[in-house]
Amino acid sequence: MVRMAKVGIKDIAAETGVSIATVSHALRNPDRVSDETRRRVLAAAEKAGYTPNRLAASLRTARSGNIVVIIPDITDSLNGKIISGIEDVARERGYSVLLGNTRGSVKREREFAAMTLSRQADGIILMSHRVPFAASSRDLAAEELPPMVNGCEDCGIAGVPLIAVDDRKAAADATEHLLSLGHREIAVITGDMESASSRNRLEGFRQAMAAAALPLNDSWIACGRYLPEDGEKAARQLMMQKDRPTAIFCFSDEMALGCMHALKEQGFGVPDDVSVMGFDGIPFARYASPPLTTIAQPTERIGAVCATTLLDMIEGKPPETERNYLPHELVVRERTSPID
Amino acid sequence: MVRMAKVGIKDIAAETGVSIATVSHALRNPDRVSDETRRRVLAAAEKAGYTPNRLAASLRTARSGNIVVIIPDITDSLNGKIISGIEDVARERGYSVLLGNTRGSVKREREFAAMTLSRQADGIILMSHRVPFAASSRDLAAEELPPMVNGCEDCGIAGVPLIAVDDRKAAADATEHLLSLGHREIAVITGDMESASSRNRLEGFRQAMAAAALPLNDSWIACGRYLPEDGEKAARQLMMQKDRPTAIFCFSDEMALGCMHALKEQGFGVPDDVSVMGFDGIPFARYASPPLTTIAQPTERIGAVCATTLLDMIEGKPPETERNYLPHELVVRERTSPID
DNA sequence: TTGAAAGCGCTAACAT
DNA sequence: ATGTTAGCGCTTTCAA
Repeated sequence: MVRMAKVGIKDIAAETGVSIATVSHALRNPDRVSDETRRRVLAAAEKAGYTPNRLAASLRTARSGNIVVIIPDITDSLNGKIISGIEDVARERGYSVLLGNTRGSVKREREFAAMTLSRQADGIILMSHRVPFAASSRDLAAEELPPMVNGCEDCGIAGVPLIAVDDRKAAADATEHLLSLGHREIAVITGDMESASSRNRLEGFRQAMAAAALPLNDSWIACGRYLPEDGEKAARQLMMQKDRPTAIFCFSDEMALGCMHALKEQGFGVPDDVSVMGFDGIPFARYASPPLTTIAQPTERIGAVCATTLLDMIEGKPPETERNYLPHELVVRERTSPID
Repeated sequence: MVRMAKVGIKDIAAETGVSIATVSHALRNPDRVSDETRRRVLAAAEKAGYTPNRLAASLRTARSGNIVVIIPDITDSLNGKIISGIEDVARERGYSVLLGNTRGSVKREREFAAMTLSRQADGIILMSHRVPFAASSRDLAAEELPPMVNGCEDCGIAGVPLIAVDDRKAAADATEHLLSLGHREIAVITGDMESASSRNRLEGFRQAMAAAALPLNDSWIACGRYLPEDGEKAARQLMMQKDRPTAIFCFSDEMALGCMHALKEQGFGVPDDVSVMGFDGIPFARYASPPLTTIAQPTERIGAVCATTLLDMIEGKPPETERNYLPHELVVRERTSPID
């Protein structure tokens, strides 16, 4: 029954002949009223199409029942999946998700984070490497912060748990895979070097190269922001040089797709002339040609764990770890391009 | 300053030596207090790190300042962009966006729609072809409904404006493009035939074929749900038949990518043996090989118009039209595969 | 098992 | 220009 005319708890109380307190109890503490009363209250509520006003309840209990997800770009395939995972867990536990799409703006990050101050949200899932508060860092004792977890990116505040893959290890695995195919001249296209995730991946790459006793060529390190266009641009820049790499490791699948596109456009065979490797494991990676070999992140799981951890914190249960590394997976899709 | 200790309007009033009413006015009706008072109030608020409790304000004004977006799959590239467009407008106008990811579940559609009943949201952007209320359709006089707009999909209630492309026309344009390349044997992979959008596209296809005096082959109409996997499956099914089409028109880019993938896997040249055409204009379409020709929807714009229309309705301004068709665009990406 | 009553923090008449 | 006051609709002691 769709009824916009507002029927409140008072109406149900009047209808049933009990007090509003009893109605309230019948609805959320069923054991505190007699079976008979509960039955009648529920029947009356049903009949009248009564839906409790959640704003009133929230004001009273000081719990909004909302969490806000602060994320740079909901359009990104990876982020979409993560939010999806968050949403599932949140809904299941009776919370709603407020969307904080920042498009990378610090101002918006802060505006969305401020929703906890205005009591619109009980906690924050932060997928950014920046602290979304204007406070100087020493004001940020963990106890002053609202419940908050970091997803994928680390803003570096003690007490804010991080849920992510082990970027360093994952990038090392990717690099080792390329090495195992015989590649020695490997370029990388990084993400935003402000973020720890990107720095860790680069670190993993460096370690793997060093372990193979291979020199690093600084001109083979290009920088992007995870977008396909960045991959295109970086690819052109890399292949324009005198010395060309035989493989390019992109720190996101989106960049890898852009990279492959640019390479092919310039006449390079992929993977015959250059091998391309991605990172993330977005669904489209499978549909590229050739299908993209990549490091798959457990995206929905990351979202789900973020939500679970945050809701636990909100409900008073502190996280078990501050670093929760979820397993990544090397997905080899082309059986090709060992160098011979 | 991040301060979880709750400082309320009373504290600011006490600090400033005025009444709470004056504080309230200083904050939102600046003209109703003297410059001097306003200055002092703002200074005190700033200093104390005061953020008004929005739940309290919402309860009092009966306005949550939230809208809920009911959408089957936030992971879909098209939907992501649309939400992004919604979010931009909403934020700019001071509203927040609640995410209603339904994964196609009717139950969840209804749960999210019920947020207007519990006053968590002031209105609904519905991207589904189903009415998200349990009421029988004749109970659904528009005045009983919460402010609601339809995005892309039409749930068929009078008074609920639709913001979308003209699916019939768009599909006709796509078909005519294939016809202009010389194709006569054209298959389609549709979306969910429960939805008007998919039915309209099929209708547009039929009309264009009829206008070219070409017969329709029912076995060349495959059904999907807009996902890549559906495109793969349908492609196999289509090409397994004795008579094969020379072109396949997919009602979503995601299906088109899956379709191309399956075709290539089975040894068909794309576009040499079969041309594939998409619908939506998702970014990845550009990076497919060959780049996918498609009908681009103005996705962010659709989202923005949805939000604008809904917020206008919430604020008492009725929509100008019940059918707001935004222009689509034929994006030709391969200069190829005219049949000769 | 039920009810009376006191707010949650704010807004908006209405008075001054 | 500012203050007084009455709620918004609910939850939750505390008493009966």
